[in-house]
Amino acid sequence: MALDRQRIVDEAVALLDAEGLDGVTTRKLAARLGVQSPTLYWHMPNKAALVTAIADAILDQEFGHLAPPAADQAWPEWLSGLAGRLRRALLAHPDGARVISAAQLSRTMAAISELAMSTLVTRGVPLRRARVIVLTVERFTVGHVLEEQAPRPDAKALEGFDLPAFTEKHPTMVTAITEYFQPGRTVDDLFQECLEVVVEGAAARAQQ
Amino acid sequence: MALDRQRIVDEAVALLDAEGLDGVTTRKLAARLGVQSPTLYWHMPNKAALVTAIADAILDQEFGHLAPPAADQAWPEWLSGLAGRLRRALLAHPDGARVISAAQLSRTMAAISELAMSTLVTRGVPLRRARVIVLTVERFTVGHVLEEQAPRPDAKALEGFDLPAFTEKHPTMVTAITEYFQPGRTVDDLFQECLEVVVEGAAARAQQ
DNA sequence: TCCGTCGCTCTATCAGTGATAGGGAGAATC
DNA sequence: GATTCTCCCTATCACTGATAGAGCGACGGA
Repeated sequence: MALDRQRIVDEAVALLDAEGLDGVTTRKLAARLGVQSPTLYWHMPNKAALVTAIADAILDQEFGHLAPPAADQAWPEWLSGLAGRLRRALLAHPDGARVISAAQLSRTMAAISELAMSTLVTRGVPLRRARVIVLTVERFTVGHVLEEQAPRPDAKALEGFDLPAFTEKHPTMVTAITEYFQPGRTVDDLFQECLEVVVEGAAARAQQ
Repeated sequence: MALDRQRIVDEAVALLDAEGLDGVTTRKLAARLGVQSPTLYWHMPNKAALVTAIADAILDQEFGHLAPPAADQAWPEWLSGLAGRLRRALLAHPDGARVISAAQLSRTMAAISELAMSTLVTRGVPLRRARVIVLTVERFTVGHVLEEQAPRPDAKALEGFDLPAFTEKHPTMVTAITEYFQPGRTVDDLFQECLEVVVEGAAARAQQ
């Protein structure tokens, strides 16, 4: 099969899924494609461009169909759904949030921003406000998923970690965390509650 | 001068300032310290631990003095100030946000979270809500600064970028950006406006 | 039909990276 | 005085992104 940009990106996403972002090296990717690594540089200027392409591929999987809200749907609700889809897109691959934040000029991300801002403007939100709101939601979402996907501290980082002492110094945090994850409650709920905070603020300040 | 952990971290921060996170390599750091690179591994388990130490150092510079709000200060205002200080801490060094998000188990970050959550609880916010609010503010702030510090796309990423076509496909975005940065308005204002969205939502949902 | 160009892949190689093994000098301890 | 412990060294490993430059086959023009 001929090697082209599309095949490279597809295989890069598969490699990302298998080994995470740090596992995506030009050599491993080339091996999967049955090719030597310098060959990739004929199709890609450098690795940063590859990462950006991966980012776009990841977003496209979730946002291939990108549409404004139905006429009867309020924009805060729609925007909340959009953020949820963004999160889902990032969580669908290991290090998805790192990939997005390392990407330079993702076309799909730009398309999402454009749609979101123009939708808000259509619904009567002033342009400046619309931009502030969309940026806030996007950056919160990426920041949140980045934390969700942060690797568990390795053994060496944990040596010298004293849980009882930590609990004593951070009683509120520890209590809050243990309280939060009761049976039936998931990380999705945490995101949703945080997102509601942002969107509520967005709705409240939409007209200023 | 004897080599100890403190000197290593101080020099690592200086190296970060000079060359950014990608410039912080064990060899360059060792050279600055007048030592060979394997020596560092006697003082540090691995590079991840070094990055975490850098993160703590960065935060400590801004949050050495960490205090609850004055009795007459409303918590949303105080929390907003805290987020502003967090942003300032991250912006004070190149790739500050990347450093923080790469850090595993930052002590100072934990201290900030603990203080913020307990402060909200003291002011009558239910524990669960307090955690949601603090996480939201923190993650938004890191996500925001991450974007602020993202490197300008390099020449190779820009080749093939067609500004007129981009403007045509993303009229709202382009208009909003150009409108936003009028004389006298800075990136600080953008952050502040975004932050107000988050904090407004936090205040609104504090009692639920 | 020959020939040159062009598209794509190759080998060889570079400088640099985090990390480990194991040696050795000097100080501290017994 | 012998031994242990601290701390730093040299040598080396496997691996990374990237470039130079050769080669091979297909395709277009003569």
